[in-house]
Amino acid sequence: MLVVWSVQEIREVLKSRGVRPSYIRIRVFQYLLETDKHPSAEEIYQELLQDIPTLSRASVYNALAALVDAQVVRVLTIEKNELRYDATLPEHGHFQCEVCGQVYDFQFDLESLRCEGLEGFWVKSKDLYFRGICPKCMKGG
Amino acid sequence: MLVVWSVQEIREVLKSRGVRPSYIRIRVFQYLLETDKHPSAEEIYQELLQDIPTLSRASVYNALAALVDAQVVRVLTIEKNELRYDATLPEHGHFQCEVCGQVYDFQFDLESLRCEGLEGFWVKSKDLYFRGICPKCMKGG
DNA sequence: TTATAAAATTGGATTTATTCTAAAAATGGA
DNA sequence: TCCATTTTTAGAATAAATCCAATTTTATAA
Repeated sequence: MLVVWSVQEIREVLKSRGVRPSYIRIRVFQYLLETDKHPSAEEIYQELLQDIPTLSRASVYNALAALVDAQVVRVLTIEKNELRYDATLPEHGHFQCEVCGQVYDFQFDLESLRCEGLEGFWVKSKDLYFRGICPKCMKGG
Repeated sequence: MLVVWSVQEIREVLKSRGVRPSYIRIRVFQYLLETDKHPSAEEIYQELLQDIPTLSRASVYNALAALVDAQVVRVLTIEKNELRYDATLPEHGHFQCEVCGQVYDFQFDLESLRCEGLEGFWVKSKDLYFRGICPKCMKGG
């Protein structure tokens, strides 16, 4: 499911989007591409810190802001108290388990959704957040 | 569009949901029912403070938690940095304008939405968040 | 390769939404 | 009214995110 990207490919994508491919940005983007965990900034920081001992939280926040700005990473506001990040490109919905907190992807057909009351609105992005209990936690952990 | 509720009706609804109808809870619920602003806790606090000079922020948070628990108020995670609250009952989507920040309701038919990848998941709630620019701001404020 | 200007990173302080805590006040039942 | 329970209060504590000035890195040109 998850596609592995080479550093060179990542550099090219960032450059083509007008983002300078700094080391930190590459590592943050790479980590997001290789995980399906929809991590928070803190989780990304803790993960990369093991490899980059001088890393600071501000750098992670800066890198994420640049990636979101370049529209290669999407911000998820599914959590009450912190933001999560997702580099998966095709549009998809997110389900969060209220027991374990994990966020899962699911597919949906946006075209099939009929809406009323948005006449005259410019809709730039659509997020679908479901919540409930995942199969793992239904079986008791 | 917005239905006006009497204090007595609000008391009955809360009691029927197992929430003791304290003064603060009634006032918070009433305010949410009478506005279409999807306010944050701080906005509710500032609004009610004009009428209840001894009000504290913690009381607003406590009341909101009780109302959400009783499922008469819904939490919106549409904003990056703060939670917003909505007492409108029938299921609907939310659109936030990235210019003025206002949150608008819109109708949609959830039944028509085809999803894949949620087999075995217990879906308890569905939130649809759209973002973009509202007609007012498109015309230049 | 070296010099230079611009951009990115760093660490710590700051801000802000939310939660926690312990005391005071209010509530509902006997 | 009295008592036990719940709610409210004010301020302290927490935690995510931002800001800031100094340092380091990067990209480009000499």
